[in-house]
Amino acid sequence: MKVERLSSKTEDYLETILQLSETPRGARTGDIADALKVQPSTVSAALKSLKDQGLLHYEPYGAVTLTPEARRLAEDVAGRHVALRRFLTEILGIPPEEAEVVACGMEHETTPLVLERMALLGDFLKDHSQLRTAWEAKRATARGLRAPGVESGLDELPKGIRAVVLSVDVQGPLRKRLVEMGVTPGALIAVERVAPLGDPIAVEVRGYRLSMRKAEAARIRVKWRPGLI
Amino acid sequence: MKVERLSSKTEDYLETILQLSETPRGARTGDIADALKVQPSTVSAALKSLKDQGLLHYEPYGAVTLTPEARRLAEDVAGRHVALRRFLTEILGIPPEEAEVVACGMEHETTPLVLERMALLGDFLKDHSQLRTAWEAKRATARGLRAPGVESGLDELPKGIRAVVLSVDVQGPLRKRLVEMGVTPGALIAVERVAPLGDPIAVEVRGYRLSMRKAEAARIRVKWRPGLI
DNA sequence: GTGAAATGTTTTGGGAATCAAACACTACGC
DNA sequence: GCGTAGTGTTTGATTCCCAAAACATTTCAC
Repeated sequence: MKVERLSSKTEDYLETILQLSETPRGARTGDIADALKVQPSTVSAALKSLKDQGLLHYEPYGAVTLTPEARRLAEDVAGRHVALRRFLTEILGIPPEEAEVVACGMEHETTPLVLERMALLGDFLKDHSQLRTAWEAKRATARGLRAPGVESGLDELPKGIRAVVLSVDVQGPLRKRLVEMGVTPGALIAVERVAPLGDPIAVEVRGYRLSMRKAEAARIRVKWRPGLI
Repeated sequence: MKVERLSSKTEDYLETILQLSETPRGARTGDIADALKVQPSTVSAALKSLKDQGLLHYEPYGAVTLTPEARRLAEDVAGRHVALRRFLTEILGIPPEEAEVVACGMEHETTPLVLERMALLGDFLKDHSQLRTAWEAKRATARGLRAPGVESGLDELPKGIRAVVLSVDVQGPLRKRLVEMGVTPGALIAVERVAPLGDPIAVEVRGYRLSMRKAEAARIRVKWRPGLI
């Protein structure tokens, strides 16, 4: 009936219940509480709410069983979880415990396309074993090298991504024009269009649009920001 | 002072405020509300709470500015966001709009190691351009192929991952032994140990442990489940 | 300057998730 | 059978997030 998106907590409950109902003990309140690290009283309230939403059959002090619809949803969540953890451990080489908690958080935020591509990348690396070995070697040797917060020249900024100007290492008449247009450290900037041959590029800054050569753009250092223009 | 982890909502507010304070308009209540898709009244309340936590300077009807500490935190969130979006678009080939919203959700659930490995994988593919081309080709041709919810033979199940038995296509005395030990459709199963040469493997099911040949394990279909044993 | 339009805030109320503590039920040993 | 230990539920309160509507302030056109 209702197609409303489940809250991430609801997804967690369904996933846990599915998991536990496959054990000999079945899904018991206390076990659910342990698994989700909450108090039994919280689980009790949650079960009542889930029952009201038609997601499970349950009477106080009785057994918990998912409805077919809820089971389908729970299988889906579990599938996302497994696919993510697999990617994190097998491709990125994240230790199992860390991968488990990250997958647990991300499983509510991902999309089918992302999961599909992750699986595809896994297959791809599997098909190119010499490559895979090289990747595993690289991953093993590089430790704590880079932190996020990308900085680059303006010429490397992808189209439509916002960035903040860090510095402008340009001289002569162009510098004057840039400053007049507001291209100064701290200004928000984006690349709007790149000519077919990659040069010149159209840039938007403070509501103005201006055009510059790629070589000039390379002298402008920027730091990438979230948000498209 | 306080080292408490920020809630994901708090992180969202800080990130948005940082972003907006780099525009000529500055960070205004209404703009924050638009960006986060909430009502202005909600933003008003949130700003008061953030001010109480010492994360920003703000007087009613006045301008919002982050404290240096909050700015650092916001930069960090923004960096995670950028790194994730970059991975999603450049490596996985996710369209920008979808990558943006997925990154927005995942940025609160990731860890430094995961981000580092994603960046490293980007570098790696950049260094192997023929490979990268092959990957992009594969990604372009495979559309909507696989959904999550991994099924495989028991022999392909990684050590320590739980799975549910789907079917047992084994005949003869081994079948009898498997059924007696509880290896039947629906049972929860896991691989406990793999001998040095990959054969035989030790399996745990319903609290029992048993050993079988890899070839036999291949006839047992399983569906992967979240959770380590 | 002044008043209407735009913008921002407060008040009020509600839903979701949580916990602690008091209370109810079940199951098992004897 | 019966009582107690273990398990599950209810109650009452808190915190967070959100919205609608009433109210306040600022801004800008004239």
